[in-house]
Amino acid sequence: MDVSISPPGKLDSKFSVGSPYHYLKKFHLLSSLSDEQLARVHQHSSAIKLKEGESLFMQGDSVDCFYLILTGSIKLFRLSADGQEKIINIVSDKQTIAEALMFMDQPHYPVSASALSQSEVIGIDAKDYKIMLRDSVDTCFLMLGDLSLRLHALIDEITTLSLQTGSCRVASYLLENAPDDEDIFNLEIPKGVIAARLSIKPETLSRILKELHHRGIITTEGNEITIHDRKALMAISDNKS
Amino acid sequence: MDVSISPPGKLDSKFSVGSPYHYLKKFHLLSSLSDEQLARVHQHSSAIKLKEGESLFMQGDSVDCFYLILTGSIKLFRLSADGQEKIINIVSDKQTIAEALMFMDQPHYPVSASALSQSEVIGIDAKDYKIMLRDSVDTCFLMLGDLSLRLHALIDEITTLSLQTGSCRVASYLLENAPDDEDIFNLEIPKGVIAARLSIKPETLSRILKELHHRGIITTEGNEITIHDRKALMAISDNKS
DNA sequence: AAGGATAATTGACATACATCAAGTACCCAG
DNA sequence: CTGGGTACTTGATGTATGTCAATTATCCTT
Repeated sequence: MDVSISPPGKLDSKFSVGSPYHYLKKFHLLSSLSDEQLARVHQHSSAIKLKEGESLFMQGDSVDCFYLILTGSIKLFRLSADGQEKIINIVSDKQTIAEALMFMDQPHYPVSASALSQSEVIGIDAKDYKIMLRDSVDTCFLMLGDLSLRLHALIDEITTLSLQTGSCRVASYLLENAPDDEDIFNLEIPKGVIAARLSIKPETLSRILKELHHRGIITTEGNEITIHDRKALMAISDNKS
Repeated sequence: MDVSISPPGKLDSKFSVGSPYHYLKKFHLLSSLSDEQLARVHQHSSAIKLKEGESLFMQGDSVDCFYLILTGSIKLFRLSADGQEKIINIVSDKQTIAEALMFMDQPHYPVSASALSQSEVIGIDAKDYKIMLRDSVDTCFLMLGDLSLRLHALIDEITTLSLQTGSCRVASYLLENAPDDEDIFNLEIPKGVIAARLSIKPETLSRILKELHHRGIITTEGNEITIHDRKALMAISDNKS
């Protein structure tokens, strides 16, 4: 773990637009806090810059911060005993990490986190934030809503993992990551990482993409994907074939 | 959906011991509520009796209640398009279902729920409870802690599903369900249900158990399991073999 | 621009698990 | 006790995906 931590305030010039701590208001999870509360959050925060590949925290570390992501993207992952990696989620801009953990008894991060690309992150002291939350039921409710959504997403993922094939997941991934109005787009993430996210091996991802290519559904050229038949992709992602 | 719903209070005689609504206090999630609040919860609740196999709610139904389980056990599951079932969780005594959903915008149950055995359940009006929660930050915190734990459990499950084999999961299941001090015990749940819980087919479960038998690690006789070699089971569950 | 590491692809093969089909054990209603 | 349904087991076979190894493409550094 080799991250640069700036004193709070260092990133201000870049992110505060208008009222002080305005940049914090960009985060849904903080949107119900008063200006005083935001100031307090600001005081207990530190700016962190991560280079690509750098680690933010490791699974098992005890929790003293939660994180707001300003720029870049962070992968949350687990490693198995024999070194295999499963990416639980990839989070980026304006999202938060680990904000729920502070409500556990002896919180330890359940996953590891490291930067997929150069990233700017704000770490917020969990203990202080928790105390502050006692005065903002609204924010508690926001967090509960948030967690509920995540729970949903995880349940979806479990269903997908147990009930669907790799091809389904690849098709879904392509559909989710393609712009709505454009059939040609770039995969912003290395294929190996996508594979880990989809719980398949890079070799398998390669073959599935090739197969889709053969069937005339997509074209691949490096990171560039062209979707020729959205309907077919949707059918595959729905397990029809 | 064919459940019997009693007016609130019908189950009281059985469960209230000492102070009124004491039975509600058994639930961790309600433990921080005042007596007045408990009374209010009680007023907005209804007792539900389910026979084995009866449905409590279906995936997609809109949420107006969350549930406390008094007795019995409930399976939470998803069905795929082609009718396959994946059991997300099996919940029983003193646990709660769906309490987080009320914080979502347009809540719909993300799973279906039905009784594995005869069960008594209390349904609590979500809307009213949510209003009440505004006056109990402590309870909000309890819920956040709870949700966090669940998030953890789901992440564990995802890791297990993507990184481990069926045998690992069976071994883990046996270890988790065996009493600490006794090597011989009964599976309380039909093997087919266990299989769905572990995301394998009944045939595969059968074969894995047979294999463990062959290797002298366990003995099976109907629902009765005898563990001969805990160490070996642990090794398998840790993916060592 | 060159070279070396890293990532992606491809092929041959292995394997875990599902599927299909048949048989057996079990449990409950009459 | 008996019959019939359900759950469980077992075998034969198929398939998706992993593994290993070799090749090619891509990116980054100097």
